[in-house]
Amino acid sequence: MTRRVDALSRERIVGAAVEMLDESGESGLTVRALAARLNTGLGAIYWHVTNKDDLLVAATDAVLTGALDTAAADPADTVRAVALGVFDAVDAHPWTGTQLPRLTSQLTTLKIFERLGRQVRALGVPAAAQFDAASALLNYILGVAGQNAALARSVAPGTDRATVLRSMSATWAALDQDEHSFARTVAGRLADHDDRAQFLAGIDLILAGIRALVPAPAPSP
Amino acid sequence: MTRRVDALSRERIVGAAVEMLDESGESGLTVRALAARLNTGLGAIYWHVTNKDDLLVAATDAVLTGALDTAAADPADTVRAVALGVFDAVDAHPWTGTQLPRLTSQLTTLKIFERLGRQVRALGVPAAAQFDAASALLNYILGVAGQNAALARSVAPGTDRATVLRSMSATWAALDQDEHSFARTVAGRLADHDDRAQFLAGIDLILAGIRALVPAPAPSP
DNA sequence: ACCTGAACACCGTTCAAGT
DNA sequence: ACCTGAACACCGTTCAAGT
Repeated sequence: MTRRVDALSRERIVGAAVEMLDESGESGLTVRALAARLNTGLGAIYWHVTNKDDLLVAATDAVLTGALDTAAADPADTVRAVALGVFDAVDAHPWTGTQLPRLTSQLTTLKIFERLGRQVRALGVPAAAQFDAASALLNYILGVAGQNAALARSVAPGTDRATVLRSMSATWAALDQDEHSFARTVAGRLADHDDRAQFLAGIDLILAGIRALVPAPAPSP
Repeated sequence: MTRRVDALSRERIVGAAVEMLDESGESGLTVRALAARLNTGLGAIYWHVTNKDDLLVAATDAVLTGALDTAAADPADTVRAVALGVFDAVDAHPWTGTQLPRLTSQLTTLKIFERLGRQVRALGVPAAAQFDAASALLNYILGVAGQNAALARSVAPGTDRATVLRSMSATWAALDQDEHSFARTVAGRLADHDDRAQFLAGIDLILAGIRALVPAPAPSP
């Protein structure tokens, strides 16, 4: 029997696309380069995939869907777990930070929104406020994702974040004192702050605001 | 004297770019089309502008910087005013929602961050927590900007949002009940919800969380 | 059914040459 | 100093033709 080691398929194409995106970012993924890596022609790709956008959506979904099946006992902790799942996935695959907000990736985003919304409901937020609360969490998470993607794209793939932050911190520290008094004050903290912890701090800020929406339980007798 | 009505300049180029972006989105702006609109050659553009990215950054900054000089008496209200300024600017020029998170637009983002940070400081947040609080506000604002940009890009420029929301609402309502119970519940609200109000609700959620960070003042005697 | 690769209709950017 | 426009090195996508 012949081993079709290299049988082409949608999965193999998407997998190779993810690898190329990880290695060289969004600009590194061209259909031609993808075909070359898979040892085929251009048309072969287009047989399995509608177009480049379809490919990007599939790649984003592949990376993020796996990141979502975390859970915790507490609804608040589950929110944190889901948020961190997205954060870590975007951290490992920075190009997803740009893809996620795109409407074509809406199905992936909807999965995140659904998980967040259920926790908001479980926290006891009144029905009328659930939509706003879940949206706030989602938008914050997507915002951080976008910023991290930008940060990662600004440096050669593989550069450690400490280097980037150090240089950014130096820039901020040199800013005009009058016009940028806050940025200058914060510059010192920027160099050695923990992105992940700061991300969680933001989640906790929103969760605190959400908790304030929950009506107080009847006082115990 | 000759009226040099059409003297080329960086400002005129950036202005024309903003118009083209407004009319036909990011994909509608090509250097060739821009040259044609300004009745010049390709090279003329590149004499005044480093490259296309430079142009996009300048266009984004032009649109957003004006949106930031709002103020209010209360720090919390100023946060709301700045946030709404960004929201409305992105609403009027959806392509900025995608540009803003890019690192090349960092200077524009820094202006927003600075304004937010000052209010956080004015609110009495302890120094150690100011960075996290200002970042949370910024990331939320950028997240909403990105989502609104995606929404706007999904329809022909000029389509009113109600139409988009109605179709999205219909999609959500048709989702599988088990897998998407939250999205389905919320679908009804989606059709007629006010984006701007929801955006502000998110800001208020974060502000509520931030207020909880402020140490209580000494009790009045 | 699946794949090939030439061809099409674009891009951003450069640069010798003009005024 | 400022502008022209041909040329370069790419793109994504299509499609007749092959197996």
